[in-house]
Amino acid sequence: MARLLPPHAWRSKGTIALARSLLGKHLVRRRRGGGVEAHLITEVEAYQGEADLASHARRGRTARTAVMYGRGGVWYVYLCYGVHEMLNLVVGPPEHPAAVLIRGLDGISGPGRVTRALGIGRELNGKPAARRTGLWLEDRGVRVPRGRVRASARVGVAYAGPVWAAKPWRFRWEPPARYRAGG
DNA sequence: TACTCGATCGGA
DNA sequence: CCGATCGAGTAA
Repeated sequence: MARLLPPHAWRSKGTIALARSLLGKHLVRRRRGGGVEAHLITEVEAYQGEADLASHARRGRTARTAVMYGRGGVWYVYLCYGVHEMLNLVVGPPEHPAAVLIRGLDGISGPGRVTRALGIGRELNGKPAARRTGLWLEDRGVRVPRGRVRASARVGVAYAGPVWAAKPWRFRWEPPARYRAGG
């Protein structure tokens, strides 16, 4: 039983809760040719507000960050280090720039590897998480107990200064064998 | 227009 | 540890 999670499911307030709730959901990709594959989300990071000095929104609204100021439920994809595409889900109400970086899937560790493995690029930037865009989210009934989620500091954000770099907004979850591919 | 610096990764 | 590789953001 797979329940589609439409864009409006990501428009409530509470960036951290929304980020945590992405763990255990499935990121579903339709490939050219029509094949569909679903990947269990195992690691995310939350970025919230202009005050968060680790967030791209720290410099306010710009051409790149405009998508973060829109409604939740759309993809924010950008190029990092001139090499890797990073996939984020914009969350929250309009005018509140918040996003959740998809850092890891079952069997795929690292945000650059996630996009490479699924064939995701900036053409998806600003597009909604919906079937018609070829990249969407589903709840397939996987339960993630709070106690099984490890929170730690976000990766690669030393530039944000000690206070913001230390925020425990990276969330990891090790899926039990029964939920894993082939398990 | 001229810089600087990345929400990373793979190979020395 | 280091280089790749390029666009956003800033200063001028």
